[in-house]
Amino acid sequence: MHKENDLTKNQQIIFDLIDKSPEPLKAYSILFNVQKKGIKAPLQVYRALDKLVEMGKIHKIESRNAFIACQNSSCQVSKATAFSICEMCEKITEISSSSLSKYLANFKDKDGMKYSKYNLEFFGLCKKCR
Amino acid sequence: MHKENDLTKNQQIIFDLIDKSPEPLKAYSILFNVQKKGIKAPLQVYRALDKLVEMGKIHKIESRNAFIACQNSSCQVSKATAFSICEMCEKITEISSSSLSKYLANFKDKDGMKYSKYNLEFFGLCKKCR
DNA sequence: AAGTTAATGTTATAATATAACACTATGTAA
DNA sequence: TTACATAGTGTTATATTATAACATTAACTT
Ligand SMILES: [Zn+2]
Ligand SMILES: [Zn+2]
Ligand SMILES: [Zn+2]
Ligand SMILES: [Zn+2]
Repeated sequence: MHKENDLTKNQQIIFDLIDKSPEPLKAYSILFNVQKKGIKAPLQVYRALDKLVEMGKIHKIESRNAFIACQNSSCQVSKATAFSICEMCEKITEISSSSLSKYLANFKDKDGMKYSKYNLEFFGLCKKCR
Repeated sequence: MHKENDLTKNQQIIFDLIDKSPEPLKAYSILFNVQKKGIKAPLQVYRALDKLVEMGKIHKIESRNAFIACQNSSCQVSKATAFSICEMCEKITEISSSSLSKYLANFKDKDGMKYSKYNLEFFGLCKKCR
């Protein structure tokens, strides 16, 4: 029987690394960190990252080309993500606000179109850096 | 006297190209297109792009590494941008909705923090592709 | 067991972006 | 007008991010 959320070996290694990291990780920094576990080539990393993103276990911070573990279980279905990014210290936090997600999921553009998939990145200074 | 919004030669060439384009342009496609005008190296393109983004004349579509002319004059101050992206045909439109921009500018995260700078990318199917 | 699909390993290469340094143009102020 | 400061340019080299192509192996389905 197929378990929907079982990770393969490479996926698990890479997910564990990202999940433990206090900050988003870049693909080649992931590669460097997992070479001792036998993952030698960029493609092995990118393939695992693609799947993990697809599953919603991690998200890509597009403006930083970096990957962060999902901090909020609902993204596994929605692919609707929001982050705050500190422009001083680069601290990145996933925002989990039901009012925000409701507002965005119900937002209609001028053609009346709604979008269930989106990515929002807020920029500013975090608590410490203010 | 310094005119705040005068573009330099390279900036003007590159802005004109992007502004005329019906679709977002990537840096190396820009480079290819302006080589006949004497812009020969990636850095010349990236430097102009950086300035144009800073001025708000163009925006970067982060999930596509592509650049689009601002379709809405207010961004020149705010750096608060929103786009809809068709996942079928890649048509990209800048969203100009005062209710959306008000909502996002007033959004407070769980620390009570507000953000005047953000980038939002909606994904779905455009009118034609539905 | 045979067929199918998903994941892996590997080499090579494409696409995106920046570092460093010398030089030029433009604006400001003695 | 000369000196100074600042912003933009040209150029070469290189760093960083991501994918193509192909052979192989593992896992699931019938
Ligand atoms: Zn999430
Ligand atoms: Zn900070
Ligand atoms: Zn704009
Ligand atoms: Zn479309």
